[in-house]
Amino acid sequence: MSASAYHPHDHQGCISTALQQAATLCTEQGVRLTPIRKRVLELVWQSHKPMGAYDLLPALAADGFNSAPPTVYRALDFLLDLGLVHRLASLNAFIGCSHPGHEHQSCFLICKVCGKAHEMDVQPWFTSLSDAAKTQGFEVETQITEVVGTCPQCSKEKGSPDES
Amino acid sequence: MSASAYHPHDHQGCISTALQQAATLCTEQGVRLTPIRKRVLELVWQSHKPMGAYDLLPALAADGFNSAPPTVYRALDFLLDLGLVHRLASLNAFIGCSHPGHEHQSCFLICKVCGKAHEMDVQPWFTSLSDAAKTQGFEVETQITEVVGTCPQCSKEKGSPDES
DNA sequence: AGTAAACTGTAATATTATAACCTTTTATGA
DNA sequence: TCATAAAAGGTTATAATATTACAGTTTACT
Repeated sequence: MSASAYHPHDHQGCISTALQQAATLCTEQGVRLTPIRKRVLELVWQSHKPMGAYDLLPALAADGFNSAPPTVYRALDFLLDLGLVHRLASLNAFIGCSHPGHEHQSCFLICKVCGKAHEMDVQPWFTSLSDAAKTQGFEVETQITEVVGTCPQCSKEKGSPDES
Repeated sequence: MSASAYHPHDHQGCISTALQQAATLCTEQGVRLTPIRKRVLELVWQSHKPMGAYDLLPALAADGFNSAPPTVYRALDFLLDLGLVHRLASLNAFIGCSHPGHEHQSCFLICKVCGKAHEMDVQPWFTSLSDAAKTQGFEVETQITEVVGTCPQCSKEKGSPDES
């Protein structure tokens, strides 16, 4: 069970877990989770809102790391390759993957009010969509699904009785 | 029945149809399909590959139109609002909508080999995905689905016996 | 014709991402 | 242990995509 972005939870715990999973995965794969990469992963995880690459630069600079676009893009590319983060194409932004370590297609629910994004597991949908594409002769490799709407929290606040 | 991007067809006909549908739609909506907007729509339609905004500028310039980014982005925004074109977030590119005039969520099959994109109707899929999101309390407004893979044509060519 | 709204022109700039080249660090084996 | 190749990081510049701001023009409507 992963924590939902919509409800209060020990997010520090999420981050620790993510970092540990990342370390394990890197060891398995024989690749290096260098300080920059680790810090970028941590920064991405710290926010429930997808982070732009350039949002990460000041934080890296504050930590005394080099802070230029290639630095953060290299780290992000590394993390993307390992499936530790996802890139949201509609936002040009990045977010931690909540269940790394196994192949999956991601689907994100993006709240247009608060900006938070929540990863939803929709493997069956993807399978059926792939099947539909295949009947047209199209071989699916990867799928991008990003859904924009209003998250439960923001729906409540918007529709609450104390407004008007 | 719309023509498939994958098979030879009278694409001039597609373009004419699209322009006529656009004209009708604009009349209905009481908005203006100005020469620039019309030309941008035509240019977008001329390619089965999604076109970047900056790809359109030279063609506009050649036609004697003003050619600066805001010109083409304004036209594209207008066409997007009316649903006459779609924007592919994963490519930062635009493509003509093959069935404008009614609300729909788009799903594009994007061939990584030839770059062509084909709009697929997947309304039932979207409905069930929306329902799934709703069970988590998330109200869906719009959905973006972009699928990357290999189109029928390119699959054939790749797998053809004369290679090797 | 007068007027407001819509549209377009233009210059500047913001945002996102990559290229190219060089230096440093790390892993590996002679 | 030291040579060396591969990987990672530093640095500068620039490419690619998109928007802001403001001025001028055209259009629609009285």
